[in-house]
Amino acid sequence: MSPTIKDIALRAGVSYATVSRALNNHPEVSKATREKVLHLAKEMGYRPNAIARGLVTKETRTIGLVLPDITNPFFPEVARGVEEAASESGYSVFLCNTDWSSEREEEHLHALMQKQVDGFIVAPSSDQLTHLLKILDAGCKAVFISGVISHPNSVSIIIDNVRGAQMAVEHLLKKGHRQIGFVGGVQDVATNNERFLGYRKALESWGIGLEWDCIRKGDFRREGGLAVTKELLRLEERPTAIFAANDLTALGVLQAVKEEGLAIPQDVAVVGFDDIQFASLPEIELTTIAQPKFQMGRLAFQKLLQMNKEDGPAKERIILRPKLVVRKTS
Amino acid sequence: MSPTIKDIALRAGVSYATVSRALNNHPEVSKATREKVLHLAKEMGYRPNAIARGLVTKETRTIGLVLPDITNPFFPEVARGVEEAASESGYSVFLCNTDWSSEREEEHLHALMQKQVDGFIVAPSSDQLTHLLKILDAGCKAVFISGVISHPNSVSIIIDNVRGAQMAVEHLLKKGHRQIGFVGGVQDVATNNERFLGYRKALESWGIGLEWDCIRKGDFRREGGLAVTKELLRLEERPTAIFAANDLTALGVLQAVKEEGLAIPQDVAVVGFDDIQFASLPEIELTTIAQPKFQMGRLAFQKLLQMNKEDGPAKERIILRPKLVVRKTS
DNA sequence: TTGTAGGCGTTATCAG
DNA sequence: CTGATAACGCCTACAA
Repeated sequence: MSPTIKDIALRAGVSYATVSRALNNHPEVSKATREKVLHLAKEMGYRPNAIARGLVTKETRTIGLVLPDITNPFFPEVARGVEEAASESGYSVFLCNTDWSSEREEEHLHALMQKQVDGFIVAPSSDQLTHLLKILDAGCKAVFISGVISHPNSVSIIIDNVRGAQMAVEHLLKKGHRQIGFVGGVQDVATNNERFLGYRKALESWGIGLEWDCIRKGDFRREGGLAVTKELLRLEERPTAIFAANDLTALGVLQAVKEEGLAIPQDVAVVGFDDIQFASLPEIELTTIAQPKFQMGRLAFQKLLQMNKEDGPAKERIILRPKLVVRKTS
Repeated sequence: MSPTIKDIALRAGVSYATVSRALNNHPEVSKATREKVLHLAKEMGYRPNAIARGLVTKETRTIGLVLPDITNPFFPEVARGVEEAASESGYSVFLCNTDWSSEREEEHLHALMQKQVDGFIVAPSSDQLTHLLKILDAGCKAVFISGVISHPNSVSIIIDNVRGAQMAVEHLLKKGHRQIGFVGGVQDVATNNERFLGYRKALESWGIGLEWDCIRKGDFRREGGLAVTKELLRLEERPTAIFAANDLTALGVLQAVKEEGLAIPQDVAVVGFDDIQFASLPEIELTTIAQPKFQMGRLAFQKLLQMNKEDGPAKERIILRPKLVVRKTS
């Protein structure tokens, strides 16, 4: 379809090598021929075949972004960040959804390896990390967003989930709440575990015992938050405040509270985690813990690139500071 | 890193060709050697190099998804659909954001062509279609989501925007509104133009003249809707209802109305377009026009695949039916 | 400054 | 059923 180097060489009356050199701006090529070649290339509509190039250079300028669910508003923002940074550097990014399944995660990783991506950015879908370690051992580079893996071929970019959750719950404690529920996300996911830990620590440091009745697991989606909260609210001693493992869940919580005819924040206060775009809607005004999603995406790509260039192990672990955003639900 | 066919051939004591055949399940290869090869391949951890394969087969099992902004909740759902369908068929998808810029769209298309994608799914960022036609003429296959292009190498999947907008506005008319404002999206985008056309038609068919003062353009985002609506509401004869070109814009409209101290829907009714996930939140309950986003994504991929297989031109144009979802803002 | 030739890892076309 | 061998389009020593 598009002409090849061979075609150009023929028309220009020079060798393959010369054309290739001219095209790649090598210094050892005379002005005259370079211009002739470049001109001809444009005229003939030459488009280098990145596949062929990749085969020889072993660099595809392609990375894989694998995350649980692009439909969760947290992820589009980080995706945006990595995509933007990537395309600025001439990289393209494969998008893969795992639907929180570690099997699908592994399948995607596998497929991407075959496609010879230059690296991975992954938001782990579970605590099942063996397959991730395997690809790192195989020499692949990766940066992990939320989810720590210690391996010289990887860097982790995480928000301090424990600290964030602690801030959230302490905020509620300071408001006078003593009966605070926890509506979690998908089980066995680091994000969820850490946020639970923060919740726990906050309560403990205030000398308040855990009430297991008040602790439930959802699915990181609205539906889960809704269903689980209904149960919580029908307890004998219902919580006066709820900390949700993420904003989507918190939206479900809000809905449940309203559907039970209770007022927010008077009857029950709620705080979420993530600060997704919609948390700030005047109709919602969700109190939450913010993390710099877009920047995390950009940073992730930069780190990946950096690992590939100077292949000394980059700083292994970057911990971002969470920020409490107080709005109207608490 | 990973062994190659050559390596396996050496260890198995057979030729490249035989190994390749065994690996690809060709019939002409004896049970014995097939098993030997397969076993060895597994043992040695063989991973086919898709890049090399692509070079010879001219099929990368890779497609490009280029859309304006993954951060707009309309798009993650369609992205999800295409990604899911794609991975079921062993395809990977490149994600590209154009930020509504036709130049960036062109750049991305260019880059993806070099990467030899098997096809494109694009949600056009403007009415600037020449570069799209160019790639089609160059032999690329593409399916367009919202945005019609007539070309044998493409199929368009669109919702009937005109009809949808008409439904929205007629709904408002039936509710008794006569002063209906339009808050648009990015200019020169088919989606926006068509929705405006529907607005116009509805009014005309009810014998109501257009008031240009009531017609404003936004940016398909909340911010735009907010700013523009503030102006609208300060008009001498402010509209009693507003049709927004998409839901994100509608959210901005809602906010503006509230900030001006007016009640919804009593003082001003509003209806949007898209039915994004958040339109159904109890706090929002936005009346809107729904489109089957996820299914559009899946369908888009299926059509693309189909065009590639049987390369007779597929049905060129698929028009989906919009659906009015009445909630509490009208 | 330019040309020759070999190789990147696969698949595919021939003969045997 | 199996083996050479030639592509695919590009890059890069090495030699001239």
